[in-house]
Amino acid sequence: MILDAQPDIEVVAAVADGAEAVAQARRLRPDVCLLDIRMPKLDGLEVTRVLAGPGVENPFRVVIVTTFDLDEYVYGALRSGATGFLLKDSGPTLLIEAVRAAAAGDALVSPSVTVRLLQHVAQPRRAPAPVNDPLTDRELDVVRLIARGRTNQEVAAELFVSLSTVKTHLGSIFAKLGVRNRVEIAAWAWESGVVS
Amino acid sequence: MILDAQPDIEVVAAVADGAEAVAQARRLRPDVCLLDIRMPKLDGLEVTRVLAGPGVENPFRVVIVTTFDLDEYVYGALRSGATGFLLKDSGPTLLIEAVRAAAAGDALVSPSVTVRLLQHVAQPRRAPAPVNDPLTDRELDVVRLIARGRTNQEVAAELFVSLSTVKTHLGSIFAKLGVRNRVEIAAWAWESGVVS
DNA sequence: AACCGCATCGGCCGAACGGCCGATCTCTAA
DNA sequence: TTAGAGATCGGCCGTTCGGCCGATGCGGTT
Repeated sequence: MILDAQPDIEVVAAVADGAEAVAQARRLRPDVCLLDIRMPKLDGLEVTRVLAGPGVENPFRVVIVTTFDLDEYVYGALRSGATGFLLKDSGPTLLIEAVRAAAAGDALVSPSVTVRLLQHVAQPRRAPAPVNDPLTDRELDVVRLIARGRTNQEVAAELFVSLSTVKTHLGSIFAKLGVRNRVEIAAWAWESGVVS
Repeated sequence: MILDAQPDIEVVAAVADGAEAVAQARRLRPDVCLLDIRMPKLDGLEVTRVLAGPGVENPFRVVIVTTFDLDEYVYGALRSGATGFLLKDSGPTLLIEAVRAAAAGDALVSPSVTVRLLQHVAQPRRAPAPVNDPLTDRELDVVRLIARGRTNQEVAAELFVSLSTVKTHLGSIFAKLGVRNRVEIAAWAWESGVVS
């Protein structure tokens, strides 16, 4: 009712379970599919994988609507190919905006879920960081290349410096991070978000 | 005007530059601060770091509003402590919802920005996976330890096998993943989610 | 019984790595 | 002006890595 009241939105079908959702979606080819996580026969995440998962040629735009905001559902849904994740307490405004966003190829996620996503995305500042002794910009350059699997020779070539310089920087990095080999540098880089 | 028309929102100040934004925010202690990226004197990201950056004791809720949706601005803003990121073409509805979400401690990000964030967050499934030749369980054991920075000797000790066995497994892993050194194994492990 | 994938082990060797020493140059701050 | 931090470079040396050969045993499948 909420959606159908919008002039730019038309509800073309409403189904009772996941299997029917897949069937009707393929028949009607709607611009957007609204799915609940909890559905009979086929799970909402399963349906998402079928309709929009990796490897699907003409993926549907899927918005997950659910009352459960557990992290495992969120990540599972987004990994399955969902372009939206709404909690049922989000109110009609966000529901409408989520559908419009999905139709445009964008994604709207519930604010209470987004705030947790951002903690994992943009705030990877963590404990093993060199709090007492931060890395210099140049050392970070070396870290980023090391973390991608470059050898010292390749790092030297890409930074236009000599092999000795790279090894010197590496020594400083080892001391500052308190690690013993380049793979631990890579692990630190991935954990702290220096590379992604 | 848009915000003040809402019954649950009151605009308490409007400033002309970043320095004034910091001063007024500290004086009025608003529930939410709306900041533009482009501001005289103090950059919007600078203001965000001062008001909501890591290490601030009573952080403000900051929503960035801008016309520029470059990735560097988005990540910079969110890393600086912003709890929202809106493009100016988002329409009044999302602006209002973003303020409400920020006041509640949540975060609303423009759908067109969110869709790019999700690609980096929830889609770490990537090409270099061994599609044609999956790793065995034992090889995955080795991969996990290597990715954490263990030397071959340490891997051997933790798996109760000899150094030769570890090196043999490593050879297989190199061939299957198509990589040339252990750091690339670590990078693959972090990207594909084998370790986290 | 024969085959094959997997795990296990050994030896050899060149290349890469990492530690340790010292050195010069530039820029900034005291 | 002096002191310090950062970036740059070189040499030496022991350890680790990674490639390449081979080998054994074990559990499945044909």
